[in-house]
Amino acid sequence: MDSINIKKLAEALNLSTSTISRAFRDNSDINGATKDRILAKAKELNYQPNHYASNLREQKSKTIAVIVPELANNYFSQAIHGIERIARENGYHILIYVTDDDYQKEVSFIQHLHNGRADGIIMSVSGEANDHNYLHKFGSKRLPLVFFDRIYEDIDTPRVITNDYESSFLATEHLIEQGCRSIAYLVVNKSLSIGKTRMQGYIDALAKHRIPFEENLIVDCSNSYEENSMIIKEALTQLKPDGIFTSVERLAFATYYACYDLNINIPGDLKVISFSSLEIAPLLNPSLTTITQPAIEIGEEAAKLLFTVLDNQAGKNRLNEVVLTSKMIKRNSTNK
Amino acid sequence: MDSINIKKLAEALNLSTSTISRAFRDNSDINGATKDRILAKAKELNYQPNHYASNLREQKSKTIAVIVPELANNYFSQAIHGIERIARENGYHILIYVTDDDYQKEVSFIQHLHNGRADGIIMSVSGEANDHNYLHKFGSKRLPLVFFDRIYEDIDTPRVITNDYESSFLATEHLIEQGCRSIAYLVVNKSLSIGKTRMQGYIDALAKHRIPFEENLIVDCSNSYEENSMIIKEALTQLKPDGIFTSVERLAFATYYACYDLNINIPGDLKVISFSSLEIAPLLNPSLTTITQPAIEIGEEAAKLLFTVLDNQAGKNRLNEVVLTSKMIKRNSTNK
DNA sequence: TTGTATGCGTTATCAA
DNA sequence: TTGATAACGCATACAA
Repeated sequence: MDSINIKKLAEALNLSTSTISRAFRDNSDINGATKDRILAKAKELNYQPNHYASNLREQKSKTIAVIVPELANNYFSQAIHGIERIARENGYHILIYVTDDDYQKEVSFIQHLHNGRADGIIMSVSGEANDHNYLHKFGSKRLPLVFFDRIYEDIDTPRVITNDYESSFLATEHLIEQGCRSIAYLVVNKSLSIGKTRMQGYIDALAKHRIPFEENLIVDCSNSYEENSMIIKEALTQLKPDGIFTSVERLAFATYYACYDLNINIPGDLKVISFSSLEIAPLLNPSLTTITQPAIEIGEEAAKLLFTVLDNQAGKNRLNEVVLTSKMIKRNSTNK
Repeated sequence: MDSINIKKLAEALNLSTSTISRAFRDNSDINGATKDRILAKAKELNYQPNHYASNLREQKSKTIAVIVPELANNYFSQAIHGIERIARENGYHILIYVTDDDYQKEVSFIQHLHNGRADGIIMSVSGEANDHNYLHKFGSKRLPLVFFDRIYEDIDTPRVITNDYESSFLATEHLIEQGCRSIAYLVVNKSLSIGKTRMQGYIDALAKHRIPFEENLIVDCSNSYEENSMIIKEALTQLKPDGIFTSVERLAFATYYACYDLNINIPGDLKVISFSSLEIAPLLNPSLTTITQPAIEIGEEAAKLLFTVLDNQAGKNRLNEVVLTSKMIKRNSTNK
């Protein structure tokens, strides 16, 4: 236990605790010399104001919680990196929670966070989009919340998203231009808003080019690697698509593995494009054409958005939605 | 701010705050019926004990801090995932700090953490291994600390490492067996313990096979992508090695990019092996031979180690070092 | 500019 | 089994 506290420091300096306290707050009136003396002694004795006592007193924690579905994913790692940077610049710390796409964990995390541990939450929601009324039940006491990327549409809270519809449209169109006529769309959870938006871009691009939409080309995948491998292999052999558009990175990987196994040549037999923030997409075999979201920037914007809410509890005129632009980078996996 | 507190709950139930408190602690004597009544009402009113008040009172935070050099790295993402899992199982939360391999940030994080914010620290040290006596100055008040992977050898604290010496030896030997005679070793920071250990395995493997060690085949890289690209290209053109062993994942990527640019064929002209936890190493062009560390397990073990220290402040008989085994997975980048 | 006194929300001690 | 009370370390209103 850190046994040095404000009282001991006060005794050591023959000052009152209030004066010591003032030396550590920026706003208070205090003699410059005394302040220097205090800070010097504090450094010598290795004193720092106890975080929990301050928080209890001030009713805020200078901490924000970040909830993500997974960590071993370039997109979320980068986003967290962006959040961390902005948070640190603002003197905030970040708590990390991983739901593993488990809805129950998400609910549990959010509930526990309402005990003062965090001042705000930045979240990308779990893949299992069931009933999320649990967010409503906090009412006005709900912690400031910012969604990024994967959101619940019916929850009114600031959000950072990307132009998914346009991106999907362009991605699908790109496949069509490269000669694909039977394009499968791989998705993890159709009902999740992000899945729906992305799917709509796909559907509309097909329509524009007068390619009939076929329900069974929408391939619903899971969170299990083994299951996906099976599902994709079956789709490849049964449906024999000539193009695949995957809504998340790991489905592209699974597709690659499946093609290796089935001896399907990419891009000769099958062209592949995917949403992905993988920095080494150019190193894949073949290099992967991607829709790349500005992951770090998304994290940064989400953090900034949260801070504007925190700074302005009145909640007036707040910006409610930031839309960033993804970039399509054409590589060999969609070569003619 | 959450306006429901223990006092209000007590009033609502016509009980004292102590009784309420007891309902939330496992050990205390309390009538089963009252406890149920309290918990029910608490749920109804959405009451949770305030975390900061509890912490202040109990002098612990149920929080551990994790300090890593980078996040956008499969190894650290996976390790954090492991830590998070164990922490959560133990009712702990984790704070994340990223040093970006900046020594100053590392020092600053550690210092600030000694204000009660965390009960313990799990850290993989920054690449800039300068003076780290700063860890000594806390003396007996130093927070429980566990190193993983990248450690300071002169700091006496529990650690989780992998059998780096053996792995490097085997990796080098593998290159030799595949016909390499001029093997470059790419390292980020020679002086860092992990760099030295890994380098020694390389050196000894060369010696065993009577291949003269050449100082200039040790290529010291930096943390900047651009710099590394230059350094590696120069090494490839000047030294013309027929094998490259990289001590960290991103140097392997940089090598791939350099070879693409310079039209060097892997594995024809140059064989490449790397420490890496990249799950999609099989998808690279060519698939990358790796020494794969059990990243998630390392994180889990580090967390467990920290908890044994936390549970046993006496510090007796504590296990001080856990050594896990990496696995070499041969792929096409080292094919004959 | 500095000091005194109080309370933030909780839990442990002690008494009932 | 329950209640009253003090204390955790700090920051603020108010007094000096």
